[in-house]
Amino acid sequence: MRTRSPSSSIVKSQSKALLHARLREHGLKLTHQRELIAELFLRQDHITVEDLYREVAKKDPSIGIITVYRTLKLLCQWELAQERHFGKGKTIYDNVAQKAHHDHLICTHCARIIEFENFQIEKFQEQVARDHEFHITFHKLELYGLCKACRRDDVRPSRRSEHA
Amino acid sequence: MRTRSPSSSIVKSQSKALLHARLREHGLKLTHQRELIAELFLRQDHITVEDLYREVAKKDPSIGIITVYRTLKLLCQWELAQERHFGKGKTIYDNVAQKAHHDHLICTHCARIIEFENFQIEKFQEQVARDHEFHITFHKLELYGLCKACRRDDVRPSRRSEHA
DNA sequence: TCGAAATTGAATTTAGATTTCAAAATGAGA
DNA sequence: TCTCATTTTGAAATCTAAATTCAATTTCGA
Repeated sequence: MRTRSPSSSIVKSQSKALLHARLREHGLKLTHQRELIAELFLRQDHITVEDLYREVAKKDPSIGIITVYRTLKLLCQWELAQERHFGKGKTIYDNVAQKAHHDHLICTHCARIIEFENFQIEKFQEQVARDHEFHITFHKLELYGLCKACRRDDVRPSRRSEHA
Repeated sequence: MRTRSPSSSIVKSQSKALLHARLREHGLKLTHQRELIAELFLRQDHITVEDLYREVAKKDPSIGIITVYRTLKLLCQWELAQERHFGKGKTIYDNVAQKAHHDHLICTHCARIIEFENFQIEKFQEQVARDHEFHITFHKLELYGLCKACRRDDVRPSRRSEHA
C-alpha cells in the first residue's frame, strides 16, 4: 500500500477532525471503531472492504467486517469515499477526500491501476452534457488494456482480444 | 424494450448466420436454446440476464436462466456482447454487435441511459494512453447526474425507478 | 442411424453485501 | 460525574447474483 506524502500523524489528526465534524453534523456518535476505520481509509488511495478490514484487524481484531461496511457507507454519503465497481468483483472504495477526481487506466493482464487526470477530456464531457441538457454530478472513465510492462512481456491478450 | 430499425426478420437471419459462424469457429454446437437467446439479445440494445431470461421464457419456458448466463458469456467472448456494471446491482449486457462503441449519460434519479459518441474524447484518451505507454483495448465512460426531465422536476434524489 | 462429445437444467454452492437483534457503548442532561 | 435514552456494534442469518456440479439429453460427424 502506497503512503501519502503528508506524515501519517497529520493525516490522522486531519481525518479525525473531519470525521468528528461530519458525525456531529449528522447527530451520530464517534466510536473508536469509526475512528480507526476512517483513519486507515483516509490514509490510502483506494481499497476493498476486505483489505481495509484486514488492516483494521491488525490494530483491533475485535472490529467486525460489518462495521467496516457500514463506516465506508457513511464515508460515501459524506463524499469522503466513492464506490467503484471494476468488473463484477468486489467493490473498491476510492478515497476522494484529499485529492482531485481522477480516472483510471486498468491493465487487464496484471490488474495494475494507473491514475490520471485530463482536463481536456473533462471539458468535452461538459460539452456532451450541455448538448443533452444533462447535469453531471460525477463521472467514471476507465481505459482498459495492457500496461507498459505487460505489453513488453508480449503476452497475447489471453482471453479478451482487441476491440478499439 | 426498444426495437431496432432493421426488420426483425433481417436481424434474425443475420444474427443466426453470425452465431453459426462463431460456433463453428470454436467447434461448438448450435442448439435451439443458443439460437433463441442470441436472436433475442441481438435484437435489442442492452439488457440484464433476468430480463433476457423473461423474454426467452415467453418463447420457450423450458430454457433455464443458467443457459442464458452461459450464452451471454459466450457472446461476450466473441465480442457481440459486453458486460457492464452500473453500480453494484445486476450486470447489464450491451449489444455491441451492430453498432459503434458508445458511452453513457446515466440519470441517477430516473435511471435513464442516454448514449453518446464523442470523437474528441476518444482522441484525448489515446493521448493519455500514449503518455503512459499503455495499449487500450476498450474503455468505459459514464457520466452520472440528472437528465433534462429530472432537472426540471426539481426532484430531490429519491429511490431510482425503472429504466426508460 | 450411431455414438462420442458437448450441452442442458435443476439443484447446490459460492461470495459479496445487507438485515436482524441482543448486548454494549456513547454522550446529553442532571 | 452519573444516568439512561439512543445509537452502535458484532455475530448470525439472510439475500442475491452468479458459478459449479452432474445426470440426462441433444447435437452432429462418420
